[in-house]
Amino acid sequence: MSSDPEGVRFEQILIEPAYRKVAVAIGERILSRTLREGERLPPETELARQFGVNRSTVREALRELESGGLVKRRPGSKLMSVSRPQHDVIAEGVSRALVMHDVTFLEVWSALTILEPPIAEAAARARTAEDLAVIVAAAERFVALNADTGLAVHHAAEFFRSVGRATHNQVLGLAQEPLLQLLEPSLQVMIDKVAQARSRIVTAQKRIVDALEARDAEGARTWMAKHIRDFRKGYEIAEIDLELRVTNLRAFRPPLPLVSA
Amino acid sequence: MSSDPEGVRFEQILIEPAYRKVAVAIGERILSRTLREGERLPPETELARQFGVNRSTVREALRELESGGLVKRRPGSKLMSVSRPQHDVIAEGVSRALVMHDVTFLEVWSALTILEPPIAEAAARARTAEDLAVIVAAAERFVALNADTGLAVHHAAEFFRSVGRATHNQVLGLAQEPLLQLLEPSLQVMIDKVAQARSRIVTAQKRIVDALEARDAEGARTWMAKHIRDFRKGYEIAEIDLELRVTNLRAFRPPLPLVSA
DNA sequence: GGTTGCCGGTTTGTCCGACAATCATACGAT
DNA sequence: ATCGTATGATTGTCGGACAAACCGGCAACC
Repeated sequence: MSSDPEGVRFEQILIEPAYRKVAVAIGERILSRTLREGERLPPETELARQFGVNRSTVREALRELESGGLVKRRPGSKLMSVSRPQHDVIAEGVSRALVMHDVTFLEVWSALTILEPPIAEAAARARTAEDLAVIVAAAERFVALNADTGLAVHHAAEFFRSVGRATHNQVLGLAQEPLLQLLEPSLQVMIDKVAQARSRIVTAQKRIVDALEARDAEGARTWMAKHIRDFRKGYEIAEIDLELRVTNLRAFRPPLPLVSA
Repeated sequence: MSSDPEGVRFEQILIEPAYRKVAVAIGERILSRTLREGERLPPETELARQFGVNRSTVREALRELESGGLVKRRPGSKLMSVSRPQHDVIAEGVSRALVMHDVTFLEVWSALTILEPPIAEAAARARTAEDLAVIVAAAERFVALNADTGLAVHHAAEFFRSVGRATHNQVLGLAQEPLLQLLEPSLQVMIDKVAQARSRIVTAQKRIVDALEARDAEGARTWMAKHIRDFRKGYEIAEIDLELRVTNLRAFRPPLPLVSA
């Protein structure tokens, strides 16, 4: 306030609580691969003993690591084990951040415009036969299941995801994931209001699949671009204000239908 | 294992610990804007009373929200307050995830190839005079400070960030941030080994700035593309294996030099 | 007037100890 | 071999405790 702006300067002294120090210490071990994936952490009491802090403190640190996805509890196990953060979990954090920053549909859509066509292009180059099969399956599921709106949007997004995976570039896959998460709720509204939406999506997907199959990078890019542009048209027809804030993110998704291991 | 695959199916019963329920409950309030940005949370004892759980449980929930950036402690305050997640914090989570997934330099570089040119293009269209000034300042800082390698890479990244902000699309800004974080350590090595790297960066930045000033979207895009391609050349000259895993992410960045409030 | 010192009430950070429920494992019964 | 049971380990949650830090105000002081 009234301190002399020309006076002596001190660096801000940063005081970190113990739970954070513990979290950092364990986190560094994980990032540096001293603790390897799947390896099990010692029990909380043991950690508390080693760090010389109370178990409660260790627990707070574990919650922090847990929500960063660096450790998780394997189903049906008590001990925490080191894990690679799942993409959808990380992306959910990004989505929440974007929601809190009042991101609009227009921003999401425009980011998709930028991101998806090159992804399709890269996928056309890098896809394996297996990737293609997955993509085709996703497209077919959309055709088969688009009666139920909820499932329809899920599989429309799944189509994008499968294309993203086909690039074999994890950075791209992870970058697109929050966009898809934010797209879904609005897509649901749109697809319900616009009669021809489903069929347009089906054709676009078909064209993209054809291009990917032929390894036609240029074609994949342009058709993906069309596909995305179509979404915008759909929004306009459905009279969804593109300047509206994205919202309605389901805070915690119900676990996906999963074949028991 | 030995269960009949054709047998009766039950959905996985999900059992959530109390600390997670509390975190979700508070998180929903924040996401839905019932609790507004900057608003202060009740003290832990009060939260414990309201939720009917122990204070320790509340604390674990708070750690979870805290590491998601949804709440934070305002400097020099004890009570937690609702906050919009800072981009760099979120991006750090993404970076960690990518490191854990063994992302290679090639993947990072190739994602930059895809992302940055359209960002420059969008920036040329959307930039304000103010944005331009910030970008110019960033470029100038790189010229002035590139003797110190650490500062040089920081300001090279800062240049990208300022261009990203000029798009006025937060999604893009947040998408590029993890890439920049992962780029920095490797860039540091490269810039030290390649004599002409600094000057090439300077010229590329200058061209990009010129294009942005002239609102030349096409020029901004192509020069940004060149800029990124240059990085790859630099990597090759420095004999950095592009298939190498990205690593060496500084786990927790030292707080940026900050003018005391 | 502005700075400093002090005081009481609040709130967090950390600790300790405790207990029920669940999981892992081994062992014994069918 | 499958099942049931006993035993020990570990987590989730609880209650209570205390020092340190923060807040606001008020008195003292230069």
